[in-house]
Amino acid sequence: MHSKELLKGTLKTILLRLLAERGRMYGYEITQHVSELSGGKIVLTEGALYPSLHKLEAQGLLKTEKVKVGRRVRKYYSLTSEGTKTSKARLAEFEDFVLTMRMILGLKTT
Amino acid sequence: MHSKELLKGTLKTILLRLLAERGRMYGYEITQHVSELSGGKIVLTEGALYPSLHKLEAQGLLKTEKVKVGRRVRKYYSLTSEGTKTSKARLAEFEDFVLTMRMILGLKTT
DNA sequence: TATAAATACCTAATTCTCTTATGTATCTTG
DNA sequence: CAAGATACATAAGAGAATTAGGTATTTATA
Repeated sequence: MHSKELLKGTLKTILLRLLAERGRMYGYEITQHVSELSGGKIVLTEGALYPSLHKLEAQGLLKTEKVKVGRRVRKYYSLTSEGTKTSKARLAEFEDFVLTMRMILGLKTT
Repeated sequence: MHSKELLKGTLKTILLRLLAERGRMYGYEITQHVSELSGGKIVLTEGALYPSLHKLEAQGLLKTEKVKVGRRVRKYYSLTSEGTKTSKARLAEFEDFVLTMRMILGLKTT
């Protein structure tokens, strides 16, 4: 088991960045993709994921598109132009955060 | 302003690591030191710091020592042997967390 | 072919961590 | 001597995640 504590606050950064890279994704797809990329280390829970997606949409950072697949409806999310900006900003913040943490923890910056 | 969101969950890692490096420290000293090391980017609030220190102590990871300075009493914190173990584990977790995040965010691992 | 597992969405109650707001008291400096 | 720094502490509230629950369709399997 790895620190789930450290993951707190990273969700929006992850969502914005994934959508920046992959164009459009739907909720379930995101959970699967993150699980694969992290080798099962990060498993997004739906109780965190969906409210977070909804919030980003409400903030105008994401837009949605419903696609019928058989009788089921998938909800695809993609970045708005504002979302693209925020995605970049969040990524930069993450980099800065890591550098600052390494400084405090006394680790090499390399 | 930088993402305070990302800092969530990092406090205990910071505390354990600082004490591992510096032997013993008291609360106020920790806030000052973190502020300096981070160039003011991370400012620990007392409302987070003290409860966290108390909790780590209650968990047996820290031990305390009261030192009179003039008429005031400083409370120095240092690691127990259990705390030393946990400190190392937390540091490793942080490194792992960063690697995993870089993977998900599609960043170079270098 | 029934049923379990996977796909796909969602929300509510609770928990955890931190922020904000106070409170107390001593020491130093202008 | 007052303001700011030093030094501790807790309580109320906010914010983000976990846990737990719900609905429904599709696919795999026993």
